[in-house]
Amino acid sequence: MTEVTDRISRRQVDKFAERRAQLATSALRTLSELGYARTSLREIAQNSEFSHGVLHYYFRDKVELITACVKQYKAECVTRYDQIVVTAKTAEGLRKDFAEALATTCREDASMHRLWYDLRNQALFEESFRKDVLEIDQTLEQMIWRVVTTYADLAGRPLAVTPGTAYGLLDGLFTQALLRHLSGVPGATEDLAAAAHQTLPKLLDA
Amino acid sequence: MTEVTDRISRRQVDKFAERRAQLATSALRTLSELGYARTSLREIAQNSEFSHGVLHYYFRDKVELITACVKQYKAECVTRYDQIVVTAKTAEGLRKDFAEALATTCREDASMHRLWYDLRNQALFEESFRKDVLEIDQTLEQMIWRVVTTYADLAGRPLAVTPGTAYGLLDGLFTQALLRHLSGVPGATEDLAAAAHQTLPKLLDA
DNA sequence: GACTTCCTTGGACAACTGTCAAGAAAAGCG
DNA sequence: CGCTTTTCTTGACAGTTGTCCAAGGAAGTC
Repeated sequence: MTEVTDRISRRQVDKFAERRAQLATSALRTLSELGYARTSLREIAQNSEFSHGVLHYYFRDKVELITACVKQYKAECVTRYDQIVVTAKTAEGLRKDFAEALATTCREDASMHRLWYDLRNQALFEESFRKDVLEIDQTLEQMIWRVVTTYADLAGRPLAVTPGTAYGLLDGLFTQALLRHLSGVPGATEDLAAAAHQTLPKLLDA
Repeated sequence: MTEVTDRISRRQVDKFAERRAQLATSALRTLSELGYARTSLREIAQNSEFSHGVLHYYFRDKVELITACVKQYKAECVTRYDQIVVTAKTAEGLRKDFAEALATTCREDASMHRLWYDLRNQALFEESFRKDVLEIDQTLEQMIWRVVTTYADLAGRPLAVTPGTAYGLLDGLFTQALLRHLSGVPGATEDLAAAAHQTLPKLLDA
């Protein structure tokens, strides 16, 4: 009996979680297009295949929906550059691949990334976002740290910076490139690749 | 006749501009506290000594008000580190003063800076903000560039990065520190000072 | 088949938004 | 003083927002 009900309730939970994810994906699309400030629940629902009422069946309130979106986005980000790390054979190869991957991300995932920065900024004002944002930020920092440590290993030189510093520096380059790219400044992503390529060895000791 | 009317109209213009500035200052206080997404014109008016209707007497619409706020903020920022540049005698002194000034700014002007980042992010979504934001961003880049070039001069070593890269790197450190500081992470501003202190010489050629 | 539980809809709600206009109040001017 | 212009307040407007709920459909169970 318990087995059956367990199986049932688990199936229900799965379906529930599945629809939550589906709605979150839909919301992410709308959010990345309009930004946090201008996105309403009705707008999210309208861009999905459901009515606006259903959002409150799957999410307690707006904050819980947005938080779910952020968490879902996290999963997408976390492994973005791991392939590069794994396949890297030389320091120079890693440096080149990483710099170009950054530029490609900036070019092709600009909308999702401006949303990430938007939500990270909301955390500066609204305490309710802070926990999740800090968690994602730390995951990104670790992702960068994997790249940087691998680069140092391949180069056979010790690292000269902390994980936080390495992440802050590279994230700053990305932020700037994103603003310029979305503003239509020509060569913004190429400049990002060049700057990242130039910065990576500076994170190492002489 | 023309002289008199000119004087009068100029006085009127001055009074007009003065009140605009006064309202913008009030709005900046509210904006820096609530963030762009949650700030309404009524809230701004309530935190000023005027009624909400007066805002539309001095500003055509919300965008014009916010833009005026941003421009006013710019004037405050632009000369922030110039004193340090002017009084610097040695590279080491400049490096130490600048790193500590960054940390102090992060500690004491956190609210204004989160607003700046908030508005800069809005520019990623709303085209109407882009022009002014890019202008301010460039001004900040130049401010950083004055610091960095002075540092290189005093150190007697050539610079290895572009103005954009230098600004991006340092701005990234600041952004990260701001998030941590506002999230209550202990030592966030001290870490910023250390990271900036460590980063400055890396911008120079060996 | 009846019955229960789950899911979804669409409408209602109060609160809030930016905007505007009519008129009061204040200031400037003859 | 009166008169005009500038400045400000107040209330109204149409639209939007997050939230909630009654109703009915869908799906699953016996």
